[in-house]
Amino acid sequence: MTTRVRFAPSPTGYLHIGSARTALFNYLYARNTGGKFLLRIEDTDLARSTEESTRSILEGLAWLELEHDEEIVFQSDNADKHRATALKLLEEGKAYRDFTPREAPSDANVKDAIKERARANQGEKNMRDNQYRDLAKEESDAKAAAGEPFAIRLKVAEHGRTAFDDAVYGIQERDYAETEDLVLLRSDGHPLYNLAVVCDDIEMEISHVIRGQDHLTNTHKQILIYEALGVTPPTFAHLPLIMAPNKGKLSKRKHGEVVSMTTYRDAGFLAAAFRNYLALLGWSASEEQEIYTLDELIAKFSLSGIHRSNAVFNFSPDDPRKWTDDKAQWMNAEYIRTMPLVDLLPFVKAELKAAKLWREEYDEEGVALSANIPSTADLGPDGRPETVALDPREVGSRDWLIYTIDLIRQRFFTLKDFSTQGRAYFSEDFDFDPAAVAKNLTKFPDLKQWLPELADRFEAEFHSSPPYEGGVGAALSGRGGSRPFNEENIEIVVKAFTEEKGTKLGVIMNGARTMLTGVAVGPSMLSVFEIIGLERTLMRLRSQVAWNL
RNA sequence: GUCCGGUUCGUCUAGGGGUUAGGACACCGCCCUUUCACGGCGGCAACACGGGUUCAAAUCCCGUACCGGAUACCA
Repeated sequence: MTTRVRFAPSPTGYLHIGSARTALFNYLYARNTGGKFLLRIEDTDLARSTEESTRSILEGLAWLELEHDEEIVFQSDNADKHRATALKLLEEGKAYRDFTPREAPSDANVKDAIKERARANQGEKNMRDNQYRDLAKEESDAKAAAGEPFAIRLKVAEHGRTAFDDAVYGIQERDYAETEDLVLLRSDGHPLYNLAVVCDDIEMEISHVIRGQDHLTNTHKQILIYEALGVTPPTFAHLPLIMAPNKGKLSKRKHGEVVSMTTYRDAGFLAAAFRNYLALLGWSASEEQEIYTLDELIAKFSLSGIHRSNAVFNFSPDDPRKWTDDKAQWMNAEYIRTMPLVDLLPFVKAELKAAKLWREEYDEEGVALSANIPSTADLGPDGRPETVALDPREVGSRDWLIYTIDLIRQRFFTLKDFSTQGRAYFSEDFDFDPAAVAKNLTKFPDLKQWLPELADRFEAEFHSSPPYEGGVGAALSGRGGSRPFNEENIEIVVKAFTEEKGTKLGVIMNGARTMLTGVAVGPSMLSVFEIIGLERTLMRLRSQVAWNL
């Protein structure tokens, strides 16, 4: 028998981080067992469901690349079947009409009202004391025929207990006395959640129900429905919940965008990284590995690896650096700097395009951007990916792009960094980080003269022909009299210049870094000079913009 | 209130009768370095509490505390 699982969100908001993890676990289990991963939109409560929300959920799933099998099922489409099922149970005497007038739904604090009511009952309430429970069939039929509104309730037996063996929480038992005669059909004829879920799960031939632990008590109710219907229930696996830092409920109202999947997409997270992070929240393969490819997750996933205790999603709203979970951020950075360049490039391309920093020259006619990357997936002797062996000197070329990305990604955390922190590599229109300017420029007023002078020196050393009189030109390497603007040569020139000025190399280098890139961090400065290229270096060193801020 | 579940470093977790209680993130220090949020090395830091079983308990049992979930004609 093949496994059939489903992810069944109710479309009352975007894809929440907890739901996303539920979807992921269902997906992993389906793929692990060679089964089907189905999607069902639980829009039974039409008043609260929105199309917008359905779209947003689908978007989130698409971003995470959790592709579902078969057609999406909309629960509202099956309302007639649900109704028929309730009527059938009524016919069979397994349910009854409850003519008690419907209570006005308390709008504001439903949750609190319910809790209050439950507390007031002091556990003394007899769940079977409904006056219509044992009403004679004729009388019930007559009242119904007379047009009296009624809800249909399941007739739960007086004595006994429901039991099931949860794949995560083990044997769960509950005395019937704890379960009320649940409503299957509202007095307006509308089917309710528990009925709808059971009917649909049966119809969809679901073999495993993997969902949040908040459904643990619903499961007992649902089992009663399965029993009344004479259908063997599926296997249940309940997941621990994902909590806010204070161990309270994680919600949009309280915590805002951090809980929405699209936030991560928009913040430049890689789906693969976020998936990896999510997989490790409440599940582990009992080993020390942290980074898993999707295939590895699929291969290693098992219900027995799911935890029973809730996990905290850690973040501090008041600290911009920790706006979301540290580990999620680390994982994303780890992916960005170590994943095969071939896989990273399409994402960088999309980011640069969106920021209007993409140049046609980066694309080669009919060749995928990644096509000519040498085996960058191979790890170097230090366990890190090898640096790409391309010629970066033609600034703005395809080779230059790939080389540059590989260099700058080492200090990036999100895809956004390519268009923000790394903006100066791709555009003349970039901002200066005030802190960098203060630390590397204004602190050394001499640089205001020195850096343009350095530009002149570069121009003389690398441009003039014959070589610059009295310069270091003769020491520069190159073939046939050419003096390429490469790391080796740049170092010679900058060192000579520094000695001349009687200052420290760091002062010149850091000043130049800020002038060239607008920021204080980045790869080796010699590489930066090289990938910025001679022309842009001259221009930026001579620019006074940073000094006038 | 009642029912159900949970509790190992700040966080995610490994371990489930004998371990110097392991790893990751975060934090701190040192190294590398012209910078750095890369990298390398190191450090700080945990078995909720009380009983019991046992030669031996973080691990098994009971209780307490705390946390969470559920308790709708919501899903």
